[in-house]
Order: sequence, then C-alpha cells, then structure tokens
Amino acid sequence: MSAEPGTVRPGGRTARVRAAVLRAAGDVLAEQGFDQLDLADIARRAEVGKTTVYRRWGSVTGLVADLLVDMAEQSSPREETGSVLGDLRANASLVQRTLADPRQGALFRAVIAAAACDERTAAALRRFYEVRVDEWAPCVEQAVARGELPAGTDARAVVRAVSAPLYYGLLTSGVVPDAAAAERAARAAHAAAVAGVYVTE
Amino acid sequence: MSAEPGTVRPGGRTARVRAAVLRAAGDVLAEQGFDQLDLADIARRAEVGKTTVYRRWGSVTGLVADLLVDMAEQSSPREETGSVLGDLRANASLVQRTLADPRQGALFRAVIAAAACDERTAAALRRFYEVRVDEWAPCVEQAVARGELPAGTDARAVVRAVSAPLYYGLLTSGVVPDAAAAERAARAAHAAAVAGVYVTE
DNA sequence: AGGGTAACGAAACGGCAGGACCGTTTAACC
DNA sequence: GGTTAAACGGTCCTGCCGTTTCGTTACCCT
Repeated sequence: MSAEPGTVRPGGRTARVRAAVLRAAGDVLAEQGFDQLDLADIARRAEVGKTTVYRRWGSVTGLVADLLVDMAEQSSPREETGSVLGDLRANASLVQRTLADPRQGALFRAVIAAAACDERTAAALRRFYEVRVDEWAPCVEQAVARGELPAGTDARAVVRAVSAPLYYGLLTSGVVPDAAAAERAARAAHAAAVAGVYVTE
Repeated sequence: MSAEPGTVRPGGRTARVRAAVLRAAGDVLAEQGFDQLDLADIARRAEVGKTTVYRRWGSVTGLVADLLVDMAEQSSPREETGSVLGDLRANASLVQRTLADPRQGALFRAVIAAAACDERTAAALRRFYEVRVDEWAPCVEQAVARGELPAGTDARAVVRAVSAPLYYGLLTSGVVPDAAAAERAARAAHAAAVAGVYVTE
C-alpha cells in the first residue's frame, strides 16, 4: 500500500497543479453547484490532464474536502473594537459580506451541500468552522474578563450565534444577507449573551 | 406543448405511484444523501417502472422538489402555552426533535443540499419554510398584542431566529441538536426579541 | 549535474445512468 | 359498461463518466 499521490513530492509542478485545480474547482462550484460537477471539466479549466484529477482526488466530494483544507488555511484575522457589541458587529459584517459575495456565497452553499453528502467532506467543513470560531472566540472571552458579559459565558457559542441567522436564511430560503441582517445578528447574539443564555455549568 | 404528466389523470394508479415513489425517495435520501441517488434504485424500491420515474420527475432535484411540496402539505399545528417564551420553547423543541430524528434529520440535510444545487428545488424549499413560519408567527403576534414583546416586532423574524442556531449547527458542523440546544435557542430568540432587536420601522 | 522514480498526460476502454420505443393497463367521461 | 387516451412498464440502446494503460516530464536526493 503506497502513500497518497502528491504527498511524496509536494513541491514544484505538483503544487502548481493542486493550486490550479482547486481554483478551477472553486470557480465551477460557485457557478454551477456541486452536483453538476464534472471532474473532466475542471481538468480542462485548470489546463491539467483529466487523469491527474481522478487519480489525486478521485471524486467530487474528495476534491471539495481538499478545497476546504485550503480555505481553512487562509484565515482572516479578527478585528478588535474595544467592546463586545462592536466585535460581534465586525464578525457579523465579515460573515455577511462573505455570504453576500456572488462567488464566495455560492461557494459556501455548494460546499455545505457537499458536506451533507459525504463524511470526509463533513469532517473538513467541521474543521474549517472550528478554525474560524477559534479565531473570534477571544473577543467574547475578553468581554467576560472586562465584565461586559456574565461569567461562565460560552464564548464559542456566542460566536456561532452570530453566524447562525445569516447562514440559516441563505441555506433554507436563499436570502442573501444584507448589512441590516448583520446588525440584527450581532445585536441578537449580544442581547442573548447579556441575558446569560450562553452561561454554562 | 402538453401539460406535465400526472396532472390530467391524478387519481387512482397515478396517485399510488406518486406516493410510493416519494416514500422511496425519502427513504433513500435519508439513508444515503442526495448525490448518490439513482432513480432506477428508487423505482425498484417503489416497485414502479424505471421509465415512469424518469418521465414524471426527470432528475433527482425535480423529485426532491416534488417531495418538498408533499412535505409542506403535512403541516404540524402549533402549540400555545400562554406565554411567548413557552411558545418559542415548544417551537424550538419541535424543530430540535425533527432534526434529531435519524430519518427526518438526514432527510432535511439532503433536501437542503439539493436546494443548493437547483433553483426549482430551492423555490420548493423556500415555500416549505414560508408555510412553517406562517404557522408559528401568530404566537409572536399575540405576544406583541399582550405587551410581552415591543410593538413593531417582526414576528416571522423571531420564529426564524429560533430555528437558526439548530439548523446552523447541524448543517455546518454536523451537530445534532439536543434538548439543551433547543432551550438555548428559545431563550436566545426571546431575549433578543425583548431587547427590541426585531423591531422594524 | 545526473539518475531514479513520483507525478503528469493522451488515448482507448467499459459500465451504467438516463433516455427512446412501443405494447399494456387503467383513469376519466359518457 | 364501453370508449379514448393518459399513464405505466419492459426492453433495448446510446452517450458519457470514471478507469486503466503506458509513455513522458520533471522533482528530489546524493
């Protein structure tokens, strides 16, 4: 049993091929959604042999899983405004702008759909959001330390609460969130956190 | 241009075939997810000719869209407990139990994934949630009338806020919601509504 | 800098999803 | 109950997705 292709000689051409294929995969996912995905089409766009794509990724979901690993590596740093509400607003705005962007929004919908169909992709998606939530949780922890939120508040739960309504509208009703929706999301999470809804133990 | 098959003679055998196929489709969706869906397999399970499934529904997404129409018709009546928080709890618990049910939960994930790939399916899904939100919005409207929530509160927004975190966890992280999550969802939506986050105009 | 081999790429193959044909059943209307 | 055609269902087939094969390129190590 040999290692996966691309792991022994990951540099040079191999890296270029990976980058080109992932870029093409992102484009096609954003344009068409993941079920109409033809690996041969991606190979053509990436100017790469069809055989290579099948050998290295095997299936559509495998390709999406690798794309998610790539996306998780590009983490956007959090902003700090001095108050929880401001920080949550910044986070909500970031999520909102991401989902409202034609390419990014469609890409996220496609990736989440893919994760619902394949366990490996689901694991990659879970990891992606873990990274994102970990990035922003310190804002809430600092707020607890400053006394703005009750002690014992689950920081990660608050961060997830900000994203939830924005994702929910997009996924279940196709509603692209606007700035007002971001503001509501931030204020709602803040109000709930102040009320002690996310206090554990 | 002739009408869609199944619309001119919707009774008798046609209805039985539709019911059998939709049931089989739900089973397969819940078991395997929608991308591995083979219409011939569904036909076999439903003990129906393969040709019939292809002729009437054409594609996997078309079948899912019809399944959603069928699901929307079976609306579960809302409960009324006398207080907003109680009503929101009842709603959250209903959603939580639905998503936590192995068959129903998997079915919802699959259906949402299908909606991300096809516009007709997305429209059917939107309609499904419109029906559900309309069913529960009166609870919030009555609460506003009773003075429990501020005037001008967007009732539908509050109802959606209850579901959002439960769906968000399931779709992005594969977290099956438990009773505690339902309680948090209800209390969070309530706290935000009381704080006037969902007041419009 | 040169060899060994990991990784790529073109072309040919094959299995199966999805569709076409046509005879059979039966719902709808009188 | 008889007639009409809408809808079903078995069979065959065609096109495409994914795979295999084998020759070529170029990355990595010494």
